[in-house]
Amino acid sequence: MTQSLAPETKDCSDCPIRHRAVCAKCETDELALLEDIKYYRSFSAGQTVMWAGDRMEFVASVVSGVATLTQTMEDGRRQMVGLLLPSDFVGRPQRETATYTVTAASDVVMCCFRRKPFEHMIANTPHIAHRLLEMTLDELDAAREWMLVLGRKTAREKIASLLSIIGRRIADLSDKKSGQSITFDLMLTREAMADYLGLTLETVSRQVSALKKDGVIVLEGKRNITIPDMRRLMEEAGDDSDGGLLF
Amino acid sequence: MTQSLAPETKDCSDCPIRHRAVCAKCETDELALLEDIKYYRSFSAGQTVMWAGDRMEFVASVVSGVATLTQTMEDGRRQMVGLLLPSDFVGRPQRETATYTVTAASDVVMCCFRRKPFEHMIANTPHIAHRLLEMTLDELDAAREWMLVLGRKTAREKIASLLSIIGRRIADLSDKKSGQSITFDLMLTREAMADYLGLTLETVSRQVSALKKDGVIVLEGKRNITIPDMRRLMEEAGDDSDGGLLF
DNA sequence: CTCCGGATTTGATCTGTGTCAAGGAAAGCT
DNA sequence: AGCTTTCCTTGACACAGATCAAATCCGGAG
Repeated sequence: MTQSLAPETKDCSDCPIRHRAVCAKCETDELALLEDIKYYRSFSAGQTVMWAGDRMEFVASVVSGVATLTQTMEDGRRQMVGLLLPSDFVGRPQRETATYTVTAASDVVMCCFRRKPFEHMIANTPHIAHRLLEMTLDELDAAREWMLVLGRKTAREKIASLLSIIGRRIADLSDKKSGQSITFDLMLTREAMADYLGLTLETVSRQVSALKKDGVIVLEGKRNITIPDMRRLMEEAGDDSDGGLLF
Repeated sequence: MTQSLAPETKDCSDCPIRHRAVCAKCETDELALLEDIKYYRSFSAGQTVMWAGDRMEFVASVVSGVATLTQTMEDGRRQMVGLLLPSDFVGRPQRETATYTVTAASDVVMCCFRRKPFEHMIANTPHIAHRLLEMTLDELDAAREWMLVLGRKTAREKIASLLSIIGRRIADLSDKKSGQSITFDLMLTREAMADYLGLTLETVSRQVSALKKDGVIVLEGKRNITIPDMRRLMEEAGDDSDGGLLF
């Protein structure tokens, strides 16, 4: 998952999507092309980046902050269907209108690419298409993992799963070794967590308290979380503890 | 969604994956390449096509029948994460081992492609990569739609959603107009439906009976379902009734 | 420093779905 | 035809999580 995409690749070291996104193998001329069609936008916490049904003028890559993808039913029931951390990609090439509402959960900076030229670039640059395919397949796997969480896990397991997933992403980004304790600021309200997990905010609050009481997590204030033992958390989440060893 | 991929494209009219899959724009030499690396396999209902963790020797396309993708927790809780109907694609290029267990829900015929040469073909044939990207994005949307079902809908709405999704696929395949009543054989056991919906088989049974009593569906035997009014069913599913009209 | 409003916690109660249990119906086999 | 097996239905009851309600916490504005 953490590939050998040396972030220090010279040609595109300033490109915000270098980690996982389209310009993994940037060459100079492609970078120039990217530079031509890209621009940055900032959003403050709580702001809506794009409404479901809006005409989509750009696709983008998250540079910093956390954004969410949500779907809403007529009567207001909401389900988060994606959590976008730095380096994640937003938007679907070839599609005119947005399918989901994109919201900034914290202050967010995005690197936007005008959609039309971006589509053109995909069509003409095979390795970008491949990279995008790879990323989409990763997202599909994540969505499917989430289906198990939503369909079959208890409230406590759901919370543990969410914290474990975010914890691992953070640990990856900051090169933590497994075994070390991990501390991070959770940039989601209890309500956002509930929307992600298919729970109510009250249940989220109760289960977070329970995990804290049982020493699975340590809370400093409301949002700053320390995971003393990742293995323990993953057991609580109901994940295989044997880190992927298969017979 | 139903694209203008004339199924009668001469060059690949006998290719089982012509509808949505990689050879949408087959040219003669590519077809030859496909012919070289593909073969057919049949599976009988209930048979496991591939276990999670198995080495993946092929990717494939469903020719006929219904297959399922499932994930299982250590204690046996199961969640279906994909329902594969004819023309759907199975397997992830570039990945050595299968992530999910693939099971034949009914008798199934698959068109298999040896993985290595298939990967090679993707690398060398841009439009195949694009087609695969398109298909993967469709699957991602389907998975996200399913997250809303799993996270926020009631048991009754879940059943209605499943029937509506299958009904629409069937209607598409057989060129039914909307407004007509649709009849089809549901090729899933109550248990498989439960695994898909994050319910127990008893709850599925009860809610199917309830929908039948209320005239939303008509049952002939256990499996043969008629949907007299698709609009009504979609209301029951909690979907927007205005077929996607956005201001 | 104090006040205010959103975020969070906690409590009491209700309810939809799970669990356990017992039959029933259809399909295949001898 | 009778038996077995698998799938499905229905009932009674339990419980996890939702709902309703009320404090409490905390950061920012004044």
